[in-house]
Amino acid sequence: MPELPEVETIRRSLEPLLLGKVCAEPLALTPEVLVTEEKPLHLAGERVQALGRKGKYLLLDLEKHSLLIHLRMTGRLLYLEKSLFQPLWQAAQRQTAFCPRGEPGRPAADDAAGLAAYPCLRLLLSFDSGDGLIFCDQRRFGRIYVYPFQEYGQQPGFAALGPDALSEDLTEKAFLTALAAHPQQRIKSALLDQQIVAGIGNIYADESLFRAHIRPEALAGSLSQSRLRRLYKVIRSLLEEAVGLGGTSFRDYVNGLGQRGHFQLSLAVYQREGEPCPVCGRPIKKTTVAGRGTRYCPSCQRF
DNA sequence: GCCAGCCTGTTG
DNA sequence: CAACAGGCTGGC
Repeated sequence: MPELPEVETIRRSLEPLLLGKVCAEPLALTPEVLVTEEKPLHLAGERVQALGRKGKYLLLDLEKHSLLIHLRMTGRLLYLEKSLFQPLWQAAQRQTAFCPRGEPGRPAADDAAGLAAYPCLRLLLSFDSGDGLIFCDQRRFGRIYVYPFQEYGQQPGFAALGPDALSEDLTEKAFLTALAAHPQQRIKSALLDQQIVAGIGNIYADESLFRAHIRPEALAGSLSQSRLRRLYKVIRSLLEEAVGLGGTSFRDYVNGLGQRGHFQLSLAVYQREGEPCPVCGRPIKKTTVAGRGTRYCPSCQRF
C-alpha cells in the first residue's frame, strides 16, 4: 500500500501520541506478522523513545529494542484511544489464550462483535495509558520485525536500502551517480529499486516520470544529465507535496488516526488510463514495466 | 531481467 | 472466470 509519503504521514500522525508511552507485550493474532529471534520476546515496560522512517520502513525505538515495521501492500497502523482499544485488547487476549500460536480460535459471542470491526487485525500493542496501536493487514504481507535497540541492519532489506528519497543523503550528485551504475535498467525499474533510492513505489514512480516528461521504459543510461537532474528535482518536490497532502488514498490507505490523504486529487497518470492527460488532453496509456502496471502520456513523455 | 509466490479482495 | 492491486523475495 504505502510509499514514502504515506509512511511519513503515518509516522507524523503517531509520533505525538506514542512518544513516552510504556508498552506491554505485543499480542500477535497471526504469528508470522511478528518476526523476532528472541523467544520469548520481552518488550513490556519499555518506553517509546522515537518514531523514525527510512524509505517505506517505519522505525519504532523503545529502550532495549527497535520495531521495524513494513506495511507492504495493505498494512495499516491505527492508534486507538482507551475506550476503543480496551474491549479489543481483552477480546484478542481471550481469543489467543487458548491458541498461543495464533490459530484462529472461535471467539465468544460478544468478543466476536468487537473483533469484527477489524477483520484484518493481526497484532496489538498496548500502552500503560490504556490506549494502544493495532496493525491490520488484509493481504498479510506486512511484517513487524523486532531487533535489539537500533540494530535495524539485521533486517537484510533494510540494510540494503539506498538513501531515503527525501533525506539530505540523496543529493543530486548521489542520485546521478546511483543511476549511472545501472545504465541498462529501465528508468522506472531503477526508481522502484529500493537499493538505488528508498521510498518510491508504483504511484510516485509513474507520477514523477510524467512530471519529468520521461517514458518509463527509457533506459537509465540513455537519458541526458539534464533530464536526470530534472527528474531528481521532480521527485523531491513531488514527494514533499504528497507528504503535505497526507499521501494518496485512492483505495484503503489511511494515516494512524484513520484519516485519508488527498494527493489522489493531484494524480496525473496513475490509475487514469484512458482519461485525458491533464497537460495535452490525449488519452493516458497503460503498459507493464518491471512487472508493474505503468501509466504514462505517450505525447508528453519521451524516450 | 522476468516471473511466480506470498495473500485476500475487488473489478471487468 | 481471469486479471489486477500501493511491495518485496527468491528462483532461474
